[in-house]
Amino acid sequence: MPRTDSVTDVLRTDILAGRFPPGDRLLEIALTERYDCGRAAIRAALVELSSEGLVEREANRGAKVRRISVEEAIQITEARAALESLIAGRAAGNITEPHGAELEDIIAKMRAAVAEQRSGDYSDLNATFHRKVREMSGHAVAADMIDNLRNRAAHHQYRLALMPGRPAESVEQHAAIADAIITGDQDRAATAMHDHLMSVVEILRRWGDAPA
Amino acid sequence: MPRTDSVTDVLRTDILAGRFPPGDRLLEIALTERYDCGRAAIRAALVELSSEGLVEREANRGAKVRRISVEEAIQITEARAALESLIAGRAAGNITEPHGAELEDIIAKMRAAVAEQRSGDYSDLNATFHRKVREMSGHAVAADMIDNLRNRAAHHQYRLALMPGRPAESVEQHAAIADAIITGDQDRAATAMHDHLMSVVEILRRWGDAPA
DNA sequence: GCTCAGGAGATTGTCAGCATTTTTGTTCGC
DNA sequence: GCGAACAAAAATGCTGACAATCTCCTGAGC
Repeated sequence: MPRTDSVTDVLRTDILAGRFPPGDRLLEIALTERYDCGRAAIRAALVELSSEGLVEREANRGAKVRRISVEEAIQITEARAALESLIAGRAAGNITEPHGAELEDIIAKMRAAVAEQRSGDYSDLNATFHRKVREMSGHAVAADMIDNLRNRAAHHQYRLALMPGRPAESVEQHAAIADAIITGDQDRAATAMHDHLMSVVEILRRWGDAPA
Repeated sequence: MPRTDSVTDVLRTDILAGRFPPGDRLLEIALTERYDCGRAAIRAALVELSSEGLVEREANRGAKVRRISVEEAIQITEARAALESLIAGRAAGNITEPHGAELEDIIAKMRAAVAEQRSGDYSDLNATFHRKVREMSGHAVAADMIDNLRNRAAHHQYRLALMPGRPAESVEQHAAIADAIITGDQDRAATAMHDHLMSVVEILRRWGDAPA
């Protein structure tokens, strides 16, 4: 049984969950004990995660969890804005009745989560919404890249959901995107998605000036 | 001396140069002889190139050079259009006199290459132009992703340059992009870049209907 | 007190070999 | 003649050991 793939997945999950803080050294031997596998599997995982941008590798000096600066998080979100507005337009072009109903359902759950201040649930719904749009777009290439970009900036995104007032603002932006997609209005869907992510950039930029 | 990185680079270059045709099996032992290194280095290279999308790996079944369908090439170019228009706008925002002169120089050389039907040189200048724009943008995240996208669709791009009349059309699109960037007009630069790449998509789409 | 050479320890890079899996080729039965 | 089971070959997955490299600490010299 080739364990190497599953090790990559588990390590990725652990990094994204913050179980390895940014800057932490990832010693191969320590990881072999943690995941009960050989160094070969760990090495393959580190190479893979390195090209995903989650891990930083230096020759003969080992691997560290990559630290994403606010400046880089801004660039990541800008790139996402470009790609997600593309697929939002496609999703609007491919809209069907059942898919539209799913989007509306997610929006309703988001509103409920915001009203009850369940910020963890809101984050999950946020991810679900964007994933659904990606699926609907049928644009596999852009969807993969967006998935990676989301992972890379995951830490900063998490802080966003804790900002007072932000979820309420965000949910209405999502509602606007959903409405445009359901209507089949490609241009408006693309613009709404772009505006949504650029508002995230705006907040990150304020953090950059006065970091929390 | 860690050879593994250089092996990755050489293998990538060989694949991009078409020395391994799409679909070719990449046997680890054969590659160790070709590049005079151990299997560990080859494996690391294959893992890396796999996550770059150049190589396809299946558990226990080895690696193959990934075959990029016309449909996928279209998606790749669409994603590039989204990202390159972003950085073209940034480049326009960062324009300086010496950088502008460099762009004009590249355009002049492109016109010469087209006039003398040196399609190989034209392809190189094309790559140089886009690389220059990426540098000027200062947007490292988008630049990296574009670099990867270009590699993945390299084979199709190459066919484009051999199309009669295409270089002449393409060089004027590049001139329009350069003019907008030099003028510092961010919106026009983004639009011109987007139009340029969408004209590539249009050609690919025609190929998809009636493959060569 | 400071700088720099040297060495010990820790960590990654590489290799050779074995285990496991897939594929191919062959033989047997119908 | 055809299909299924079985065996041999090929290729990848993985492990352990060794080599190369880097880091950090010590101590001598100035």
